[in-house]
Amino acid sequence: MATEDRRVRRTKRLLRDALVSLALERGYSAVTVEDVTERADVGRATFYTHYTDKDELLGQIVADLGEDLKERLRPLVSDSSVGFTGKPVLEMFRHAAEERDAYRVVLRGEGDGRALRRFVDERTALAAQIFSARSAANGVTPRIDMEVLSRAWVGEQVAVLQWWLESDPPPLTPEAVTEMLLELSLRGRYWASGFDGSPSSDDDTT
Amino acid sequence: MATEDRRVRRTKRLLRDALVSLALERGYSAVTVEDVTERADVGRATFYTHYTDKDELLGQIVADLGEDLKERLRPLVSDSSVGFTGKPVLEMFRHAAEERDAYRVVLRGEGDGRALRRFVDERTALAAQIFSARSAANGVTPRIDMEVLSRAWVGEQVAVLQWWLESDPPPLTPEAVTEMLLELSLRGRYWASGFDGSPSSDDDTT
DNA sequence: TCATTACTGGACATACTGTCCAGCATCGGG
DNA sequence: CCCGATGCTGGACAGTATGTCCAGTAATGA
Repeated sequence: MATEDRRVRRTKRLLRDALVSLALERGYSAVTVEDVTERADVGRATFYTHYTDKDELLGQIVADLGEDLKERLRPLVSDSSVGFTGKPVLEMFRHAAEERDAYRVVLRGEGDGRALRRFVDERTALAAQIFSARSAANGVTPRIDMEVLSRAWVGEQVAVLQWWLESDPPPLTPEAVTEMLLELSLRGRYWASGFDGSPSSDDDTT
Repeated sequence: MATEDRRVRRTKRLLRDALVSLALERGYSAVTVEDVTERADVGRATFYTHYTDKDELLGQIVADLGEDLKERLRPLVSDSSVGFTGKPVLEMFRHAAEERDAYRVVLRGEGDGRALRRFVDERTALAAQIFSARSAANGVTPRIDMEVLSRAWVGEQVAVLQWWLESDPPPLTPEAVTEMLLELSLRGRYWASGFDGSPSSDDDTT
């Protein structure tokens, strides 16, 4: 499946790494194709035999990241259909830690946010799927619009992931962040803030 | 304070509107300075007497949006220091509805996400400030890292706002989304999913 | 009214893009 | 190990965008 020719694999890998490191240094839009090929130490013409665009290369990067993550998540997803385990989230944080630079490029929204949007949409689809399965399995009806629920949950994860990836040194272990995130999202901000009971009604929205 | 000369005000307004509409149509990076000046019906040279860059213009747009929002929020923030009212969030959604196109450009992450990052950081700073004030006022200690708490809360808002702004027709009133968001974040996903009690311990993260 | 300031079109050098090609190097199947 | 296939190369190309400059014209507001 993966490209046969050793030369191709090598070239693609070099181009990827070059784009990622340059985008982190100067910002994606300030990076030219020539910059990339120069750092990768390949001819400029070579770039165009593999990709039509800087954008296509970035697209490949997210695609691969998504593919990779999906693979890791596959065995965990079925478990999640019943209880609220944090396993998929934990796995995402671990994956991000391993592919830190690529994740940072994507999560910063380089490429006018297209890559990030794609990543988020994939997470959202998965979350929605899990939530639906869980509602069905447990015979409960969500009190809140499913779309809002999934978007919010993924938004939370991604926001914290962004912060986590940009903090140096890493402030928390993957296990620790995941746990916070899960507790927070399950029990709510009221609980997380240190209160004991449930929010009283005059605290509600107006 | 705002620029004196009528011509300047007019030109800047035209350039802004042109950039926003073009960015929505073609994507920010595909828009050239000449496209902008053409749509705005101003000479290309004029652009450079006001801005050095496309990026500077986009920067101005977020800056103004942030300024505007801050202004509207000022009277509400003090109220929020005690209870968990959703007023600031509601106001943000209203503001976004009024400035829909500009918000869409920013929230899509055009400009390699710089504008969005700026917007998010401003929201996060405000959230952190409110949370701290509230903890102090109520004499409670947060159970979760303040940084995680703020990032997550803002991430939630922004993710839902993005979805809300791109949905056509608008699926919910500002009041309705705000309420969902607030309930969800206060009481947690467990509650939102339709369960009654609190999450049991075997549902916890591993 | 009039001094100031903004807008204008056109021209400029510079830089990046994407395409093409002909020659050389490397590959992997037989 | 050979050799046909494929990838890599530098160099050249036209096309387009950038940012700067200028000298002439028009609008502004005091």
